[in-house]
Amino acid sequence: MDYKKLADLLYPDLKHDTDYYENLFPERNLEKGAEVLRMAPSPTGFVHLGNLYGALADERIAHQSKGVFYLRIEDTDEKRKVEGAVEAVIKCFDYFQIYFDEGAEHNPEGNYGPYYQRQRAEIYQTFAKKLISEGKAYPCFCSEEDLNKKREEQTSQNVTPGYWGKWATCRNLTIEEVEKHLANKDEFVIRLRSQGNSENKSTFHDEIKGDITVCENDQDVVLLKADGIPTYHFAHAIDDHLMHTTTVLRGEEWLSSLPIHLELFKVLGFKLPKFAHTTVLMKIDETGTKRKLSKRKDPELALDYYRQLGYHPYAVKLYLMTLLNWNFEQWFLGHPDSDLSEFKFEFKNMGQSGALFDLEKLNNISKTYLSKFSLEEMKNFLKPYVKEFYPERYDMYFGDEEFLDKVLSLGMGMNLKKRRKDYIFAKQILESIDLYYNYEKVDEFTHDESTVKSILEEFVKTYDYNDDNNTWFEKLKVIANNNGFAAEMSDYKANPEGYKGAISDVAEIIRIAVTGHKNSPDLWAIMQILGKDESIRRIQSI
RNA sequence: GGCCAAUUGGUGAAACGGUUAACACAUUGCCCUCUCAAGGCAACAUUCACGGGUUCGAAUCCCGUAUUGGUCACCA
Repeated sequence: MDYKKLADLLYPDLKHDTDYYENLFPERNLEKGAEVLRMAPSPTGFVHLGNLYGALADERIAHQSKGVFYLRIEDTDEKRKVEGAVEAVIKCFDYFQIYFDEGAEHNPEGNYGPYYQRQRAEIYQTFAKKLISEGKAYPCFCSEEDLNKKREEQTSQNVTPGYWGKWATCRNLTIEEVEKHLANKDEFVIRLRSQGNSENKSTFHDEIKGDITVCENDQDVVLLKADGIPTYHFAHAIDDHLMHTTTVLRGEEWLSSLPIHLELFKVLGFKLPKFAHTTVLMKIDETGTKRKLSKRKDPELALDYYRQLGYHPYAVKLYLMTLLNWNFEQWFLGHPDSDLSEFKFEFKNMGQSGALFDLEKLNNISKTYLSKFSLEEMKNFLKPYVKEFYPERYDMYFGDEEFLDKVLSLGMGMNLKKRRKDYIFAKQILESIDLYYNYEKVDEFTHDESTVKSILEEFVKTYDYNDDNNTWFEKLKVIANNNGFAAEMSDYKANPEGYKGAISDVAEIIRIAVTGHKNSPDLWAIMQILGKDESIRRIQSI
């Protein structure tokens, strides 16, 4: 069979040959040991936690080795394309401060583009043509029905389904037959003529998983689809070669198609990059079973979920780092003031099995991170959030910054030796400071109405805005005594029967009256912030 | 179903033939305290999915079983 002739028949007018592209995209000029990694999302418009998880690993490995991290858009599937998805991806990574050195819209000036696979169609076709001319690939005219029929037959005979061995009927097409199909304008795909045997096994070293055994590929997989656009497998081999990726980092769902990729690199004569397959993120179901996070059921999977709640991007990254490398957390404990980029990230410290996503832990990390913020940092964090999600409240908060400063300092415990850790994410912070702006009685009094009334009346009568915290509290004790409550907790504990309640109950009544809540930071301080008139007004509204 | 991988407490996990099985989150108790938060001090796996084996010695090595996950497209 004259393969050269076949190749020319199929692709008569490609402008270049493979050498042209090899020369166009020469070896990158980088320091020894520099790693080149890529983030290669398909533009479905949905960015999830797993994407960030991988991107963070990509970014760290690339940048800590003084290498390159680029963005490539895998838009080979027309059906899954969503308008504006690429912008959404970039916006999302921007929010989490993951920056690309080159690729797609972000920095189209890179020298290895285009970074959209659809725009690279001719490149793939050129390499496919070369394979055809070497007899390593061939056109296949089988229709969907043909393939389904084969599959049925295979399952009934209990053999591995797919296009392989004797089932690969188009392998043996003669030039004349191909010409006839072409003249007929029949659609065709290009398939790999696989040389492998699935009985042959070998061990392969994965940067994360370690040594794994892989079988040889024996499937004549599709390289180019009927529309001339490559499948993932082919595009991956060509792009990662031409863009000089040194480490392919991707989810472990790709592990099972690794044999295909190994054969492709071999057949194309490409140097094999390193591979690193990350584990999937899991969660515990209501039913108690561990399962993969799913797009439909788990809103917390979408990165936008965290942006909308106003989680600090850095805190989310810190959390992801603890999942990514087990020793990160301990390192961070020892270097609380260092940036996470100073940590040495290593594949060997990544987990082997699927990590459970733990919201509690995220919250904890977020709290301790925010508890180190200065007042300025806190305001700078809240500002853009309020602007985007509560624009109507912007003036309320930032119109009187002096007031906001007082509110936030108290909430953050700026005056304490150990700061408070109440604040987790922006939305929750706004909710917790709402009591200064809107009065709403949420909790109920636990004592009867007449007791409440008499305590509140006496409190209003004796309240002096200029009292310091101690004086204020001494007055509270007097009120307690007058109403049959124990002024000292120790007295109450010694003889709970002898009192209506303790000083804490008196404070609670006033707290509910003033803040609407049973729990709050220091009551005296809150009243200082609210001012005399507002405090009294709230109490008298009861 | 075939193939590949994983399995240590409620969770993330360390350990690479010999330790009281780290550490962190969560939980519980006590202390501090006008509430909450924070903080302090404790407690929390006689046991590493199960069953065999190798060994003076196994969470660690070997063999089975079970369970979980991934994958078997002209989707990525």
